[in-house]
Amino acid sequence: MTQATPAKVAKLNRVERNAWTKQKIFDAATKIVGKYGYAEASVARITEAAGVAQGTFYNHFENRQELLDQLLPKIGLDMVRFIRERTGSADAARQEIERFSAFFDFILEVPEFLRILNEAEFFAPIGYQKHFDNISSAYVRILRRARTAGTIIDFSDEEFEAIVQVLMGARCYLSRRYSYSEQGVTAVPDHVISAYRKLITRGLFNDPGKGNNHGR
Amino acid sequence: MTQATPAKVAKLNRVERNAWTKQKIFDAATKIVGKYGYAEASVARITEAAGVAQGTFYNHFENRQELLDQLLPKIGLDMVRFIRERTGSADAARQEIERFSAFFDFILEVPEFLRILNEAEFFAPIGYQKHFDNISSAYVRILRRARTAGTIIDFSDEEFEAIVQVLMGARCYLSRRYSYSEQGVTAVPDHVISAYRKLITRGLFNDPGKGNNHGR
Amino acid sequence: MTQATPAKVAKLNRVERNAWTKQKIFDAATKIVGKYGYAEASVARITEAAGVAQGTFYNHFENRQELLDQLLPKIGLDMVRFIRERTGSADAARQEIERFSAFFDFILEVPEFLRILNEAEFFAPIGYQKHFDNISSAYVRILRRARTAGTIIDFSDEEFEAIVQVLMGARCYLSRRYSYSEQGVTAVPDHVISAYRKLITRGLFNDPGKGNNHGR
Amino acid sequence: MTQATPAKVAKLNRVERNAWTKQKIFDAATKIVGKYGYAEASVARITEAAGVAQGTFYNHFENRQELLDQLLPKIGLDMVRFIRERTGSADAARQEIERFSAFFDFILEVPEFLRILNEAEFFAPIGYQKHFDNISSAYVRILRRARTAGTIIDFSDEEFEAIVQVLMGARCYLSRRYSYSEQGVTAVPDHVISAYRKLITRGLFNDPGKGNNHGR
DNA sequence: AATGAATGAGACTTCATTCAT
DNA sequence: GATGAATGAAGTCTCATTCAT
Repeated sequence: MTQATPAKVAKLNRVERNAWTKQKIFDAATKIVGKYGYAEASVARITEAAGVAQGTFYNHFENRQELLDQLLPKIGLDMVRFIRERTGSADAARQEIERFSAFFDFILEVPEFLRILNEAEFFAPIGYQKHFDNISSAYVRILRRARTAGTIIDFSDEEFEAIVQVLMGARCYLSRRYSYSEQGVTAVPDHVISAYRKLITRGLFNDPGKGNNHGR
Repeated sequence: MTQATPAKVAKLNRVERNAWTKQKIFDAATKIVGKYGYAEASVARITEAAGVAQGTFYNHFENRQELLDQLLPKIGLDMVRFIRERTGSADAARQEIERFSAFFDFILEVPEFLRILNEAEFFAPIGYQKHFDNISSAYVRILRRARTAGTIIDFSDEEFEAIVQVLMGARCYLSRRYSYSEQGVTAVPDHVISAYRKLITRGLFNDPGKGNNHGR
Repeated sequence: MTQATPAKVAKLNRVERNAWTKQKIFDAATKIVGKYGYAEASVARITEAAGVAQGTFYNHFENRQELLDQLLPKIGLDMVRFIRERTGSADAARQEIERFSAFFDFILEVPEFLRILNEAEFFAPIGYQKHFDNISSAYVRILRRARTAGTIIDFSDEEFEAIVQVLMGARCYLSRRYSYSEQGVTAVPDHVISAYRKLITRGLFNDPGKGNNHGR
Repeated sequence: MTQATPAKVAKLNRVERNAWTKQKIFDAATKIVGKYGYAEASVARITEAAGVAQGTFYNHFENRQELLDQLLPKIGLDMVRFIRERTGSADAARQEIERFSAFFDFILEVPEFLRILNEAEFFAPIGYQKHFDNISSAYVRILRRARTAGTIIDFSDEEFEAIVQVLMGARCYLSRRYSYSEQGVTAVPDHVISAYRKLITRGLFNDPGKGNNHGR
């Protein structure tokens, strides 16, 4: 996403020019997939948006799929960085809320991300897998650390894995429901955050056979 | 999925014959999308599997998309019925666990469902929306009833809507992760169920500033 | 090569119409390959010449290669029939001359044959193999029969196989040299026939260590 | 095929360097066409094998075709030299057998030759013509000399031309049939040689109306 | 002279949809 | 209503050649 200005381009040497062309294609693809989805991201459309010939595409990528599969992992790293920067050193539960909020902030920042992420499973499965492994392994580590610190108890490693799926599924579905809108991407309402906080700090239901465990 | 026998077919009148042809197409589409996904479900392939000519397709459906968009809502109703039958009258939390388990049982029963559901968002968005609205409104009603009954407290209607997204996202991601396998569909491991139960009954984290609220 | 007249076409039923379309494509391909070679015979060009859409091509042939591979075997059968009709019941040597002459007459009759045959080895290898096997096995049978009849002696079966290659190679090279011309196909000069006759009836060289064995 | 060593290359002056680059391209093309055929010999592939940039190609050859057309004539000269060295001073018939055998020996020595020769007619027609003219004029001279010496009689000049086509066609077809194999090039069986010898020394058929003219 | 990225025409093939029978 | 051949737009990818560096 770092479009050089024409002024800069004139001075580029061959290697830089090459990298710049690849970046142009990459950026064009990001924009198109983000806006219209993978299915609409034909090579013709991407190269036209990038301002290069169709043949040029194949100087930089083996084939269409290769590019598509690079989209999510790359932008996914940006997301991880973004979220990490916004995670403080408070208690584990609050940190998770921060991560959760930061996820939706990132979507606002990079509106293409949503479609690129959501459709990837079916249109860029390799990239999806890569991204997913990145995220979930990091996530499991976080949960384990919390367990060691005593802020999570009574969850096994296997259960953590399942929990991570739940948390990621939650983000996915919530972002679909609340971040999309007719024209672009919108901030997520507060009650989404609060619902999430309540769920992960006390669960949804009263522990049966027991009094109220909330509101204290 | 109600294939009549040839013997029966011979006796059908015009209207029934017509309905039967449409059903054949429908069933073929279900099978193909369930097995190979929407992308592979070309009209040629569907009609071939249904044993009718390509042109016949357009006597029963406006176009390919119309059929695809009908797939999920129809099978979704089957799912709702299936789950309802397996939900007892125990306390609300236990009922939710039963629904959760029944969801995965349904996947085992109707292996096509998984792909039809998961890919629908991108390949059959209208059908997806319809299914989603069906499910989530029913779900919100359930949660409200639980609130009235006192088994859920301190969640607003808006928060319920968000919670429903979380619960559905959880099912989606968990099913992708645990139900798929090389050849067909497998049962979900127990630790997935237990992780889900823990999450919705007590949350993930200790309530900060408070003692341990688990393991009692 | 049996183009129906428009008048006839109007009356065709579906099956005949279908066959006719396939024939149109086939004929167009024959013409194009015969005139410009396999390399120029793109599907676009063939279908344009046939007066059908490109997609129609794939209703009748799996792919481009399949059609190309059918070209030579089909026209090859025409050739065999043509030659057989022109082979009398004289002695074996004269019959071979008749076949040889008839080959060149066939080229005059079906000018496309030459290119279709010559280029097939590289552009339609499967068709080439089929044609080649057809021809050479028939040819070997002829030679064996002549040996049984006593008009050929002292050649083994294996040597026959080699001889067949020589005779076919001779036709190929001679046709290239003498039948082509700027504009179309020409008859082969008499001295080619006579040279061939001399070669196969007495050989090229005097039997060494012996007197003259010719001219008697 | 004369690769200089790196040590030598360092010392080359501009002209020699230039020639060496051209030679590298030439050798690479020979190898590729010999192994995979003209159709696979893209400029990209040739230059990659030669270890030079694509653009470099066009500093040494007008275009792809020009190089392809030079391949056969050059290697053809090697063949002529090779055969000449292996032709003794025995009688004319035996010399022809020697040439015939030497042709197949050359194929063994330079395995690239077979494809370069066989495909040239269609992929390098100019080069093919050049090679062909080289060979056939030399061949006609040989036959004439034999006629002068009395070892060939009763063939006119025009008939010689036709005979040369036959002899070359024989080599071509026989080499295709007997020299190719799955992996590389193989020696030609003895019965091929003997069949050829019989054909050119006594013909194929008994002179009709006469007794047996063989085996004396 | 060498480089190698850029070009763009053109190749094959797929497929939703139409329509005459 | 059923048929299935015909359509043609659109997709991916290849490759000879050019040209600025």
